[in-house]
Parts: sequence; structure tokens; C-alpha cells
Amino acid sequence: MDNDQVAAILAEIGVLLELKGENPFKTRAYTNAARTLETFPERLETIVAENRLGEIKGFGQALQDKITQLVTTGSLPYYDELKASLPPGLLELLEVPGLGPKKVKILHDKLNIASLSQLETACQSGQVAELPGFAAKTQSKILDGIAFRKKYASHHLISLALRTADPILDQLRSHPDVIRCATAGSLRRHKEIIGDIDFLASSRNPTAVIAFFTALPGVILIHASGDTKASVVLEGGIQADLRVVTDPEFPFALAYFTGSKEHNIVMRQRAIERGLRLNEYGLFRSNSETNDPALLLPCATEEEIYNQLDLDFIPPELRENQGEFDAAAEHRIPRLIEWTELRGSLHNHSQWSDGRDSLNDIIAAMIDLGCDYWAITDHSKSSVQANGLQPDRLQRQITEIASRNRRLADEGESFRLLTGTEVDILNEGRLDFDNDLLAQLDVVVASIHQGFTQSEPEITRRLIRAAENPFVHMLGHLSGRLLLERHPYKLDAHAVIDACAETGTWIELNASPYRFDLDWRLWSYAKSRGVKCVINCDAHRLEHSGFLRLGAGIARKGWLTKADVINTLPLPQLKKALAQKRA
DNA sequence: GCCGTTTTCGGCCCGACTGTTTTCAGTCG
Repeated sequence: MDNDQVAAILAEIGVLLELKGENPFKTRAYTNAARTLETFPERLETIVAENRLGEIKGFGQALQDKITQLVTTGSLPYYDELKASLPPGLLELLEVPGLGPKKVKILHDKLNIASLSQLETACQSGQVAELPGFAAKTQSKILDGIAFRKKYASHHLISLALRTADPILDQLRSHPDVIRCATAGSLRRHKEIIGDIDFLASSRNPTAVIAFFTALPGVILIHASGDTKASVVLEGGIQADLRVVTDPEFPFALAYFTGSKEHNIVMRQRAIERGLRLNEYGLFRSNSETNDPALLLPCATEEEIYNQLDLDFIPPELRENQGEFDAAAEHRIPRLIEWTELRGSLHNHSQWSDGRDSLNDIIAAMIDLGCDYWAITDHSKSSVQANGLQPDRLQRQITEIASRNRRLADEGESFRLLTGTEVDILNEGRLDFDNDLLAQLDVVVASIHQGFTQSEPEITRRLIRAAENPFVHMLGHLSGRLLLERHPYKLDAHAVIDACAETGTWIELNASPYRFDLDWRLWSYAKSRGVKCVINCDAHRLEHSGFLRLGAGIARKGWLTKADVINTLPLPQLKKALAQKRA
């Protein structure tokens, strides 16, 4: 079993223990261990073989034994027994808003409810309202929650969340009672999938701001509305929370509500170690219970809060408790890449295959955007569904791009189109074009578009063979996932990264918000192996050039700097880098 | 289940809101 599989099982054990009513700190130990493994840079197989599990913080004897069993035997009787002791439907009950482990346990113990449909029936017949701790209001809230769940997704792509949040942010900022306003939470941390949108505002009149927010035209449902906090559902089904604080409290609240939860826990612990108390209202001297203003250490910005805790500023994208505290304490937080440092994209499509736009339109738009170059990497012949190019059409496209570039040169324009292909990786790792043809192209991206159901060793081998081809510059969308739609195919990403390191092959960070592939959690491993990143739009229409910005956000989450990303290079240096593998 | 120079037990982040309660438990973030 690999890291992800073990992490998934530990996370499920955490939830199952919660449902059993176990000690919450025990359940947290499993949840924390799962989280650690999700982003752990080394392969568990290696760690177990070298008997180093105990060196990982939070991995005590019990967890070490269980993980070792999972990695070496592929199964864990403790988990199987735990799972068998509870009906599988209980897990989905937890997804109903307002239902936590305690209430689910009561529903199961008293009414033998073990699925969403059973819960719906019991609510409709009024049985749920009779239970201790439940009443009419809870019952109808559960019914609303089940109906809502049928109608809307609970998770959303960051691109949709940004489109939803930006206009609301503008409206809040224009309200006369709002002093400062920002988004926080997973949106500010630039997670690829967003559960809800968190807004934070400072004001002397929170009631007015809350009233304004809950009355916005996009609000279709109000979950909760108090003096300083409101929770609503917006059109499209995204939940949005607003918290209103005083202006001096704003930086503390911004840090607090940006999270992540795991990051905040460490922040609080650091405060306690220094005889301080940190919460969303401030950083206070002494451990007294009250938020006494006389004991406040005023901080005008988030950076000052970090400094008070002997840390350098930690950019929101890194606040996942994934090593940022050690780095910040030792002044090792890198200067993360900015999207404006990107000079172009090396994986894009045109109307020659399944893109929408002509070469001329692409040239005009990308010059307008300020790019130095833009590679046209249309699909290869086997991608019939995407109108992939036969070799003769690709030859014609090479000629046409050359003539466009001559015209650009004549006009004194420095922008250039680059020729290229997104060549299919076929079975056994053969490529869809001959090396003779690939050798004529500026940029070769190799990607898998078929044979998704092959075994992990087969797919891993295909990708490694593609990396070994001297004409392949980079591997495209490595895992093949489509966020919220399609799981990645099975592959050993660490082994492929190792092969890229050995062959000098780059890995794409596909910046389409449906992909963000390679996942940000794997970039620190890739970086540690010296593998370079290319942030590509995989543009199929002009507006997809906006993905550069989103992709840079994901690269920042992966701790990448300008030097780690190939397409920050100006054209002459890029051409040298492209020639390097072939030489 | 984890952790530890106040160490093998007794802690483990903390506050807002809701609903069901006659003072608080559960959920959420």
C-alpha cells in the first residue's frame, strides 16, 4: 500500500472512532496521522523498511504498528473489524449540516438509522423530533440539509469560488460601515477545492454589515445570523460565512480565519509557550481567560503577529502545517513565485485540434497579455476525439507557425509562437509520433489520454518510458485526474518523479482548475529531486490564459520559487533549456 | 492515541451560534 492509500484508511478510522464515541483526542491522532501522510515527501515503503516511522511526529507505537501492517501486508484487521462494526451509511449521515458524531450515534442507537434515505423517512414521519436533544427545528433542518445535498455539491473548484466571491467582496467593500474586508479560509490559502467562502470585515457597526450581507441578492438561504457572524448559501449552492470584527482585531481575525486549522493550533501553542494567548481578537499577555485590552500586544498586520511569535511572515498558501513553522523560525521561507513572473505557457491548443482559436487570434491575445512566447501543442493522431493531428498536418502547422514568426520579426515584435505537440503516451510507453518528427518541434509534452484502467505498474512504466525519450521535454497532467469528476489513474508518482530527475525531464503543473496536476502536495518531493516545474494553461480558448494566475497559486502552495519554474525564463534562455535534454 | 527537562499521567486550541435547554451540549470552523 502506498502513502495515499494508508492515509485514506487512517482518516476513515478517525471518523469511525468518532462515530463510536471514542475519546476525541484518540480520533484526532488518526486524523492528524492521515494528514501528515497525505503530504509526506518520502515513500512509506522505504520508511517502514528502514524502521524510521517512529521519527515522524505524532506517530506513536500504536500507529507505527498499524501502518507497518498496512504497508507490508496490505490489510489491517483492526480497521476491518471497526468498519464491520458500523453500518456503512453512517459516514454519509455526517455530511448532513448540523449532524455530528454525537447526533448520528443517537439516531443510530435509538432509531436504528443507518442511511440518508432512512433518516429522511424518519424525519418525515416525525420520529426524529421525539429523540432526546432533537426537536421540530432540528428535524426540519435535517430535511433541508438532505434536500440541499441532493441539489448542490458540497465542494467547488477554486475558479468558481473566486468568481462568486469577488463581486461580493466588492459590494462589502463599498458598504459605508465596512473599514477593511478580505476573503479568508481555504480560498485565501488557494486550495484547489473549496468547501465554503469565508469573508472577514472590520466595522464599528457589525449589525448593519451582517444585515447587508444576508440581504445581498445572491443569497438564497440564511443558515445562521448573529451579532458578529452570519452563514448563508449563495446561488450555485456555495456556502459563505461572514465574520465582522473591530478594526484593531482585523489582522488577528484574518490570521485566525485564514487557517488552516492545523496551522492555527501550532500558532496558539507557540503563543502559550511564550506566556501569551492568541485568538481571533488578539495576542494577549498572560494566560487569563479574558481578552483584556490592557494586555493586548497590538499588531497592525499579520506579519507583526508572526514576528511576535518569533516567526517570519508565512504566506497564506503555506499555512497547512507542512513544515512552514520550522522554515519561518529559521528564516527559510522562500520567496514564492509570482504569476507575473511567468512569460508564457508551453502546453496549449488551437483550432487545429480541439482548441477554439486560430493562430492569429492566439498571437494577438498573448501579445496583449504581455507574454514572450506561447507554445502550440495540439493533440497527436491517436487522440481522435480531440481531432489530433496526423504527421502531415503537424508538418503544415510547423510551416505556418514559422511564417507567423517571420512576420512578427519583420514587425519588430519580440513575441514568438513555439511549435510543439501534446503527444499521446500509448500502451507500453510508446509515443504517438516518431522521434524524427518530435525532433523538429520546439516543445514536446507527453501525456496519457487512454488506457486509464491499467494497473499501477503498467501506467508507471508507461510514464517512465516517456520520460526516458530524449525528445520529450515534459510530462503533462501526470495523474489524469479531473477534480470533482474523475479520479487519477493509478500510478506511483514518486517513481515517475525519480525517473524525471534522472532523465532531466520536467513535470507540468497543469493550471486548468479542473486539473492542477501535478498536485501541490508532491512538488516539494519533486523539488527535492531537482525536477523543474512548467506551469501550463493547457489552454483551449483565449480566456484560459487566465489559468496562469491560478497555476502560480498552486505552485506557491508547493513552495516553488521563480527558479523552480521553467517558463519564467526569457525566450533565449528557454530555448537553451529546451535544447539541453536533446544534447 | 500522542506527548514529555513541571515526563509514565493528565493534559490535548478555542469561540460563536443554535437549539434544546431551564444552564448547556453539540456542531462548526
